[in-house]
Amino acid sequence: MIKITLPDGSVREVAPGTTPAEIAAAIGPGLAKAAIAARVDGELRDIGRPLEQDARLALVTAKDEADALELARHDFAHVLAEAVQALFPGTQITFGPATEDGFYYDFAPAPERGPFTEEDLPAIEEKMREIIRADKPLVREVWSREDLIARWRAEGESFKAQWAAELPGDEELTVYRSGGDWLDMCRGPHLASTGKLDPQAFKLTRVSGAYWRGDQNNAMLSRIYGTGWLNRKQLEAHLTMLEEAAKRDHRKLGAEMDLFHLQQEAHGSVFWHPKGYIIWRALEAYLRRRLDAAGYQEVKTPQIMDARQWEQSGHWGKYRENMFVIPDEVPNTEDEGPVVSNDAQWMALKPMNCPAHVLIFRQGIKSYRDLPLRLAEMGCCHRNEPHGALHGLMRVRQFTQDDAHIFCREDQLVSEVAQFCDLLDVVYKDLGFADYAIKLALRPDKRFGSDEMWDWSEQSLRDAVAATGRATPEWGWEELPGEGAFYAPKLEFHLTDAIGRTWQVGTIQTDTVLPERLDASYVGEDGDRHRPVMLHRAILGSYERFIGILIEHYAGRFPLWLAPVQAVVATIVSDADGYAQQVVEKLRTAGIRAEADVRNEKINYKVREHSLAKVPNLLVVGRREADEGTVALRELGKEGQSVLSVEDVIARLAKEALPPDMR
RNA sequence: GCCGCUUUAGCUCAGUCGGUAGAGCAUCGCAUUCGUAAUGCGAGGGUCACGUGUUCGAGUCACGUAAGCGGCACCA
Repeated sequence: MIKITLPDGSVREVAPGTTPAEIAAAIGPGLAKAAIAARVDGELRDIGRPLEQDARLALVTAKDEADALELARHDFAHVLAEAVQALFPGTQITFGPATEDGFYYDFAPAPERGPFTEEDLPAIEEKMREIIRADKPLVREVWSREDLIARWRAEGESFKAQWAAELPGDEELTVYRSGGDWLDMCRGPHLASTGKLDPQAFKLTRVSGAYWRGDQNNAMLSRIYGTGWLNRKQLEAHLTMLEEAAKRDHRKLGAEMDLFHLQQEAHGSVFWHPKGYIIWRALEAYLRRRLDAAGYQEVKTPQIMDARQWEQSGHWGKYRENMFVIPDEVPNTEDEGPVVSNDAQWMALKPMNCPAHVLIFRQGIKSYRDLPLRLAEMGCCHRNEPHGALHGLMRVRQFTQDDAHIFCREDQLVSEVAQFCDLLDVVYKDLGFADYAIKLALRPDKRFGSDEMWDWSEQSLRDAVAATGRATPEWGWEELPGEGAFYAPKLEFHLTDAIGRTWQVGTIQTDTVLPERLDASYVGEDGDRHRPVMLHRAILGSYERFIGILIEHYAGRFPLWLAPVQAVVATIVSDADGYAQQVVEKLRTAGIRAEADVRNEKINYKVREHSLAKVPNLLVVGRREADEGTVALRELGKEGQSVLSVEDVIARLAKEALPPDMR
């Protein structure tokens, strides 16, 4: 007999080979029905997998939502694979995991058929429902490697065969059999049968290409994505959330609110319209005040530098494929012949500001007393990004970083990083992001520098965050092995937006490589020359992307200090036009971005239009207000209005419109 | 860069079997002066992304190019 300890501490003695399902049945019929899987000594397992030795056992039900979702999504992926093979013979299966909101499966379609398209999805969904309703048992089997490889080869499953051959030797190879003869190699666990899934709780959402094992040198597979849940209600809630997310898409709002546009003649670069650039300017002015107060000195460096400079910094070798290069010669002005000769010298648009900041540091002799030196730049950078990577404001080819480089002594590093964390905390909270996570990206396999340097850098960053009290799980503190830059570890700051998505924006990273390459040094207390440590850091990342995130976070309803138009004065009758103009003038004098709407339209029309345009304050004036020197204030998102004197409205809006650091 | 889809008026979209393009909103004009989410009437507006081909004839079919969208890869 073996001893099974349940979560309440009670112990049951059962015969070896008893399954968790049988134990659930022994406890009660309710639990037997609700139990979908088991945790055995903490490990999630099939409910039908026999217990062979003493163990702690917890039965998993739908109430254990994270586990239940993970299982259901993984099962949906298998059902998807089975459905696709049933409908499209000759399709090879490869790999299909659960994702954050569902699942996907990568297929190698029969060559004559080609990749799947969205038109295939309804039929596949229908087949999946059929498989679910058939309630096929999912049975775990352990196979020998030889048998498994032979089976995959026999079925023409070359990807599976290759994978089975390459799995580590000590790993137990398991397959799951669905009903009769369909099987997939999988570590599991799975639900007991396909019928445990809700046929109304999934939806296939899209198709795409994906490389086998994520490597672009490998075959392109055809991936089908789905979203999967425990029940129909959850699915519908998720689909509604997706619609909400689509409504706040910055590309859509950017056009609707006339903030910016993109066009193919400058693809990857942004045309900022007056209203969009107001947001930029407000953000930039705010950040500049914060940086000034935090001891940064702002600089401006060249847009174009000679290729030799980029060679020396290492960018020419490591980063050239992402740089825009420019011939350093007078272009041929004749109609015939090439514009540039074959022996042109090259220059390049800067993809980063760091080398230029080192060049400023190197001017004159620096003493240890000059450190830390914090050089900031609203640096406009160009990167020749792959076309497929471009995405609205989020990924562009010309962007402006809120960049800075801190040159300091080794003994100043922890304090500088900690101060940066504090500054960044203030800025994020001011901008409406109370929730963010801090992560430490550790050394990658391919890297520069000694292990001692990496030990020291990683520990310094760790210590600095610990000094601020933020290296805790509540702060989302996490260490990410292998994610660091090739020259240094980095701290990453991930914002959570209003609908729960995360965005990596801020970063700070140590760098001892570039000061070395560009021979930056200072004279120490001892009279010798020393290398400064360089910290690369950004709070917003890029203005373009950060404004994109702000648009989506606020769904276009910006806090007043960032709103492009802060107030519209709308008339009811043309008799009030002159008064409206006066009110607008007073608002503008008080520094409020106000416009008059004296069009010959009904007030209903104006209210609707300015509400849709997300104007935060609508000041309605008719004959009565003009006579009394008042306005009827209607705030966006609120019902009704309040009648106030012009002076009161101005005082109120002027106070509300102050940037957070000036309140 | 790779896979799939898309591209028609400023915007959102319709356009049948290949026969020379249409709606709503927006714009402009006229009327209307109205109290909190669309006043009425009228007018103008198109190289159907671009190129090549098939055809008597192409928005429609084929091929190519570009951009956009969804992913993959990339983001040192």
